[in-house]
Amino acid sequence: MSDRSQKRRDLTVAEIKAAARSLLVASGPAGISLRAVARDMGITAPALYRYYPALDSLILDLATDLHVELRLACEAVRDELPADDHVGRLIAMVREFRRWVLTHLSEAALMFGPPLPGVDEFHQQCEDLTHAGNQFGMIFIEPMLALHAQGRLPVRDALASQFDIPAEVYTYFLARWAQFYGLIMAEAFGHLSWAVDDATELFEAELKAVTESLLR
Amino acid sequence: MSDRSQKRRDLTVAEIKAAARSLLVASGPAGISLRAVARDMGITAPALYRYYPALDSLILDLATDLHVELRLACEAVRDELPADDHVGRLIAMVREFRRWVLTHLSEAALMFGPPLPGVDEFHQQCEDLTHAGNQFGMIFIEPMLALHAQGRLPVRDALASQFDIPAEVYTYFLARWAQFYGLIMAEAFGHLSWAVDDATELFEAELKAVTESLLR
DNA sequence: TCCTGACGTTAACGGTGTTCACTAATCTAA
DNA sequence: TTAGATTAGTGAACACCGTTAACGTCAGGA
Repeated sequence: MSDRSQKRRDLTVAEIKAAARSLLVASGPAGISLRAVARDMGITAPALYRYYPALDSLILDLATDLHVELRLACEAVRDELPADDHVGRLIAMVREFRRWVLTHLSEAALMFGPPLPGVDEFHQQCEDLTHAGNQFGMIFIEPMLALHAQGRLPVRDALASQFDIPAEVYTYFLARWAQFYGLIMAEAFGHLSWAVDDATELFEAELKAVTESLLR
Repeated sequence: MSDRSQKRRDLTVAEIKAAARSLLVASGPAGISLRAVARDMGITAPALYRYYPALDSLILDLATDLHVELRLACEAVRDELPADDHVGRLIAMVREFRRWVLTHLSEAALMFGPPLPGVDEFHQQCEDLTHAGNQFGMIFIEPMLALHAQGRLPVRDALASQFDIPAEVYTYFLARWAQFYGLIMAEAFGHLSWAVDDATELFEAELKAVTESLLR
């Protein structure tokens, strides 16, 4: 395959993903259909099989892109703060995480909702996505590592770490991750609306409590 | 309509929901289809419109039933403990919440995942479900009210309460709700598997930390 | 007894993912 | 330059899906 046709191919793939993205935004994860993508591109549906073996693959690819996009958004706000303000950078990234999710509800549903067809199938397919998810998680672990080095991380019982990360940091990260993942997704999926109109206060209170629990 | 035919009608509705439930378990939320339900019942799909105006209504009804089932499961383990052991009852219910979700992944995806078609549509439809969700939340609020009466609830800044509940209890409940909703759903949806093989340790550590933070 | 209403049917419309056979164009190599 | 191989795309078809409409059929109540 020549470079020229490879470029052209990459361009088509990008166009497919763009069309799928706009369908996702307009109609939610279930609104993504090969026929609609093809229609928007002025093409027939079977042609898309030259680029993706199935609809699932396209959705998976899209999810990977979205993870990268979210990570870049968080890194952007992080980099506006001094490199040694680890707490401030963490807070900014968590706030941006929430802001991005709340302004990209459809995308968040795809990324953080339950796996679509069968639970097992998704796990087998998403090794690439795991990598993108890994990178996203890592931007939160980094400041925690720095805080740990300064002895400022309040650690409880440490779990066995699966990565090349001190067990205390790993444990602390998992607890915070689950806490804010849950808070943000509950709000985004509407599972908090029965209890509270605007979850901002709750979110900020949690953030404040975590911040204050950091030793200085 | 006579009582006899009403009974017959209720029986058919129950059969429809049972078929839908088994499809949900077998193939996930997306596996629920009117045609498959009808096929399993030895009937044609349009006949189902005598009982539900659309597929969404059936799914909504199913979700309501599931909320009730989950609440009853939690209440069952709660009632095995002394009525004055509020902390113990809370722990037992949270553990049962997690156990039920992990053993009913498809049901949990339907109940706690992102709303299926459009976010707004779901909110308008789910007033009954809100009620069932309300009842579910209430079983956790009750022990907290009891603990609060004993002055054992560690309260921070209190949010404005939307219910006939002391603001401190309301605030504490929301924080714990989001924390464990998030932890359990992250695990159930596989969004923790990149970081940890078995989240039991993490879950129990969080539970222990919360328990120990309760004043006595 | 009639007849009304509930229950179920078949047929159809438009939508979906996916496969297959085929054409047209483009790129590669002798 | 020309012949062959690869690629992109098409159209028809299959098997699903939700939903609507028109049509039977049968039990219950006046």
